[in-house]
Amino acid sequence: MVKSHEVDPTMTESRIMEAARKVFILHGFEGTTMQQIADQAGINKSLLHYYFRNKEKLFESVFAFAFRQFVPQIQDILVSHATVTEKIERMVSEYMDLLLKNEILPAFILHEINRNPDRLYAIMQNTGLDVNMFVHSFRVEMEQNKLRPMDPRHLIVNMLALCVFPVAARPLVQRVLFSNDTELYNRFLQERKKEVARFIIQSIQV
Amino acid sequence: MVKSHEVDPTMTESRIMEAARKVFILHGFEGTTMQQIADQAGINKSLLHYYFRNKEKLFESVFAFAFRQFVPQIQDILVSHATVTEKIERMVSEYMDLLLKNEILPAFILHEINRNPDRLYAIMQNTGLDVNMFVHSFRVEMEQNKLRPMDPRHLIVNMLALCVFPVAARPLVQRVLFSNDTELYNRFLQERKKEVARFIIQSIQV
DNA sequence: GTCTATATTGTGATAGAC
DNA sequence: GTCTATCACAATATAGAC
Repeated sequence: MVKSHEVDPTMTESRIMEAARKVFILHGFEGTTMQQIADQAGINKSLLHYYFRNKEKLFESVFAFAFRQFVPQIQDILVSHATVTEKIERMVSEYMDLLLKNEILPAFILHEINRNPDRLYAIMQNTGLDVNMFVHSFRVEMEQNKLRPMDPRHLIVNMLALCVFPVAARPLVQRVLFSNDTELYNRFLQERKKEVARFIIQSIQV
Repeated sequence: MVKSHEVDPTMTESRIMEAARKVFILHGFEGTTMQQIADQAGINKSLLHYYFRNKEKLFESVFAFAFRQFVPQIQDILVSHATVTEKIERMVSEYMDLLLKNEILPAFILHEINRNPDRLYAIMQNTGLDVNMFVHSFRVEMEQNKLRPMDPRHLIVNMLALCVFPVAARPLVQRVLFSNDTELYNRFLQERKKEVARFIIQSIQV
């Protein structure tokens, strides 16, 4: 039933998505042209409009996909029955690995959520991200006098900040503090995992 | 000697700069059109090319100006003869004030240095930013056994991360942790000054 | 120094053949 | 489902009048 000149449509659609993902993440929404994406996917411009109605829709698909990449792995750790200290160690280490494997994503996401914050509304609903889980288990341990009393939201923001910033600001930091030596900065980021975990854990101990 | 229809050229040039600064910082290089800048400045498109040769040159002027805004105030603190602890407290407080007065700048700078890291080369040479000053005074105190032995570069990155990230990622953090309540998040950021200083200082004590 | 008019190219998007 | 051809418009940039 399938003629020889036909190709699995799912194949083409995913190729477009992958191509769009690469180009959008690298250059942002405004910095990307439909032509660039078509070239990257090895197909014609018109096909982009056939599968995704317009540039905006295509971008939304890509952005939602990229955004969700960062959620589930954290979620797994959050719902585990480990202590807060153990959770922090795992989260910092795994999250920094994830960031280093997707170096350009942080700056991309930061830029796009500032360009159009409303986009978050649609996406956040589907992620099912539940920070309350973490906040709750922190409060439990806190009340048992095992942890210093503090607003858990500072803890969360600190963790994100210490992991995300060094990657998002790499061009600047690597240049100012490491003579723009990429290999040197990579080693710094690796040893940083222990450093950040220590820093965070120390901040919640009495 | 000045005819009535003539206007101080310096006046026009600075008006263009101010207009370009607003629009570029808000929408980024690719997201900004020369028409938008001309409208914002209340002049004609052609005048932009008269004063600055092209869009790229105009952007470079704006970016260099915006970037340098964040340097001198830190510099003053770095060269002072205060102890490291005092320097940290002042830096965190004053830097977060600076960031909050220019909320959109961090995401803008992060995006643009990733889009074109080479731009930093030209700018960094003129800033005269000397991190060695801070690193040195930290090493001195460290050797006197007053401070925990650690790589000062972690300290610097931590400080920057904890201050910059909550501002650059406001749309996301405010939405997830503060039900998108701007006033609530502002208070959180204010009380955060003390928190961050405490975190940092605690991390360098033996 | 400032404007109008225009050149030139690039862009997102659609129509229609196959 | 995929392509070619093309539209309609927007973008940067320049020429030239005043």
